[in-house]
Amino acid sequence: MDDRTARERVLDAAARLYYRRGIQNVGMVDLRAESGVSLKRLYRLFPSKDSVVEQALLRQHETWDAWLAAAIDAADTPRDRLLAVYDMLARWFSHDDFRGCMFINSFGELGSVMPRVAEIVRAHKADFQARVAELARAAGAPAGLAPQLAILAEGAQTTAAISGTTDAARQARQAAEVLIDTALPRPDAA
Amino acid sequence: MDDRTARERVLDAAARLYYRRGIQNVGMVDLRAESGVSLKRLYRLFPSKDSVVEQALLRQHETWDAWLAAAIDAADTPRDRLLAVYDMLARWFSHDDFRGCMFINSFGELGSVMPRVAEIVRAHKADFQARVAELARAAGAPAGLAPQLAILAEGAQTTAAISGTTDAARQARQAAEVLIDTALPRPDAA
DNA sequence: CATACCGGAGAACGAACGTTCTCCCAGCGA
DNA sequence: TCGCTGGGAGAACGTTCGTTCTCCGGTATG
Repeated sequence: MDDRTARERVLDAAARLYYRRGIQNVGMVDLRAESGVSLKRLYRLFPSKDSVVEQALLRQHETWDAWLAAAIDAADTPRDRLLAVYDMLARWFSHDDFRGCMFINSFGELGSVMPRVAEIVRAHKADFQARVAELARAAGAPAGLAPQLAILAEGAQTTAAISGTTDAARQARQAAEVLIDTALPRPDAA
Repeated sequence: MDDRTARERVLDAAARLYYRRGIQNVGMVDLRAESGVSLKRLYRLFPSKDSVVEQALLRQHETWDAWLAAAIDAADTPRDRLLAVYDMLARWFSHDDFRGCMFINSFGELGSVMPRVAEIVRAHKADFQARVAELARAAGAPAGLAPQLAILAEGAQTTAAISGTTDAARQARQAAEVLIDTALPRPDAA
């Protein structure tokens, strides 16, 4: 019924369910139902639930990073590439099933009890910060700007998740414009 | 051994343990051990674990709000009162047991499965935003500034939690200064 | 057509946990 | 001293869940 490999089906189902309900509220039986992969096969593919959690987070990182890269690539100027981050957030927040950042959620739920989860989340956020820093560098901004822009993006994600509105993306973008244009005055500003 | 009421001891223990390990990783037996209140008494004080979770979050909200109010009150000018938020974050982040915002963590863990938790977290964040909005209004800032400053504070909390460093407080404060001084130019600026 | 094997469904097992129950002791009044 | 009451410790109970095991049907091969 599905030409993805069983492994892919399991990891997609895991990412979807873990994101929707929280990791500890999804059992292996739920995973079986959502993926269509039998328990026996599931345990031949992964040694334990912890392993599924780990691989699902790693796969989600790839997916998210690809979204981000695509959004950035679609913009032309260095300034627009920085702002493209917030436009991507705006589109993401408007999805019906948006429930915040899976990595932030997983960190809060399991970061203190599953060191591997904490490690993966840290790496994910470090990657994001590195990407923003690269964009800022390409725009010629001083080093202090990138962490500020990353903080705005993080704050927008949690604010949007909790409030249930998409406003935070627009607000973060407007703040980012001010920070960018202060750090890096545009020659053509009116 | 302790003149707090049993109820207070339970809620303090609950807030401490839930924050440290995540709500679902703390059992009623752990709560008993940490609070010194017997299981029987515990169940006479609270009808269920869900009730303990709810009351502990509400109590934590009071505590956090009092911290914030104290930090704000210690500053003199409207501008410094806005920035006092980030100074409080800096002090908080440097605590050994800092592990992010309990409300954000709880929302990620249980927000989709315990509506009461989602509701309390939303109310907590709405209170924070209202506080910031009040400070911004007192400073004479346009309405758009307050949400931006709140987003910076949220982002600083998750960034500090995940990275394990305190840098985010300083970075958020610097960004806030730029936003404030752009929205509200100081007459006495050099 | 017979047989060996692969994989699925889901029962079984053990641990963890929320909640309740039993047993026991300390204190107190007659 | 004797019984009564209240409360603590922690055993007991039922459920959930991670993980493994059993049974069974389908398929390929001779």
